[in-house]
Amino acid sequence: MIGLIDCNNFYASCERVFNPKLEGKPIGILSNNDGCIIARSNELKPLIPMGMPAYQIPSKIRKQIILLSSNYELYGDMSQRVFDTVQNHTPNIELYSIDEAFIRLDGFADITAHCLKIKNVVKRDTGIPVSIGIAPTRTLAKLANHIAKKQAIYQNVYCLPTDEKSLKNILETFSINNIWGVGRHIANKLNRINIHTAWDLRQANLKYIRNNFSVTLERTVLELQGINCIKLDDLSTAKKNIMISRSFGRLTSKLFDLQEAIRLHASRATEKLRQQQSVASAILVFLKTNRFCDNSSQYHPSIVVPLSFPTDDSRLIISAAQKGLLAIYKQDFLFMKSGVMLLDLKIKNRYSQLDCFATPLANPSLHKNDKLMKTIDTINQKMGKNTIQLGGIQKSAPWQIKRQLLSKRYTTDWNELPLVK
DNA sequence: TGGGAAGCT
DNA sequence: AGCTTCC
Repeated sequence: MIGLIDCNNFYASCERVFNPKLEGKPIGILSNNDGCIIARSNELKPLIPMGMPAYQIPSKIRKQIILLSSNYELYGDMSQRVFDTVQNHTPNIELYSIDEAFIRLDGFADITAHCLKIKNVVKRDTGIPVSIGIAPTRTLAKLANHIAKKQAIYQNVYCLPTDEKSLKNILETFSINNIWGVGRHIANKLNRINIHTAWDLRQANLKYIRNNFSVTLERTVLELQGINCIKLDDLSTAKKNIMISRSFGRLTSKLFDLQEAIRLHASRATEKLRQQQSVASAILVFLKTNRFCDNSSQYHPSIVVPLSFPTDDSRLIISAAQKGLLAIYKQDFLFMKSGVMLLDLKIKNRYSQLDCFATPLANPSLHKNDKLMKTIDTINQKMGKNTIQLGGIQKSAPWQIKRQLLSKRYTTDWNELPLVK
């Protein structure tokens, strides 16, 4: 059996661990730039829909609720604590997202009892409430988790029945909108051919689904039937591309602002590249104007700049990015967002083995570059982001993201530890 | 008026 | 390259 463990209202719960006054209150977490609602406590859910832009919140409601900027340093660290704790009780764990993981539950006599114990230990040791859904496949475990969360009698741990009749009763009341892998568009299309519930979809004709939808949805149907066919990448599998992009806290048309932003994005992307021990063959640079502004002219350029050989050297990648920026920049637009994407990533060592034109016994200057990059990474890891930067000095710029409602980094910064009085 | 990644067509 | 999905 497979369990899906999911943290309840994760971001809101993290904030509550260190600020108990938030307990029982309607709280919401905002996206970057304090833009829109990306997480809600249970108390907020009836008041505000997911994804609502902050400026659209009626002022009457705004007064009764607490909004916070997203604090990813805190959430990332809490996530690690939660899943370290889980791992102590079920070693076989697949991390899926910042607040979810699948666990293998074979070999436990009473699976539900074991999961109740995990739930309690995680709450005791980290302060985070979790729900666990149990079923034969990942898709069904997600479904079971949904029930565990929604129906109070299960106390957040629910094991899906396996006998056909009970299963039918459950799936017949479960809307396809809540099935993992079925989004809004697919759900509408399915409704049109009279498939409304998880049971309907489970009975659907596989060939028909594959021909009229996709192999992905076909897999979902199989998983609903109890046949495992969705595998997850484990954490060690390298990404195929790496993107960094941010909206500006304030629109800008200045080349200098864009150069600084692109430099930081390219730096950060290349750090991630080195972390997964890959090299990039090309970099894409893009700009966007404000797409919500009807009366200003729109311009969404992008360009791919090939690198003369696959590399993970920040200096080469930053300068290629700047070259790309100059090629697409036009001064008479107000830009809203910029970003870079590293493309066609390859495993670093494999590349050097295959490169028959490389100087034998490694070019000493290449080796020196590696050491330089490693040194920069180590210092930045120890002393904090951007302690060493390449070719930039701006500490804070007007275009940087807005985070006016940020809580402290209680667990990752010596200067922001919680005080006990 | 978010950001990052993947797979399919 | 564009669309859809996930969180």
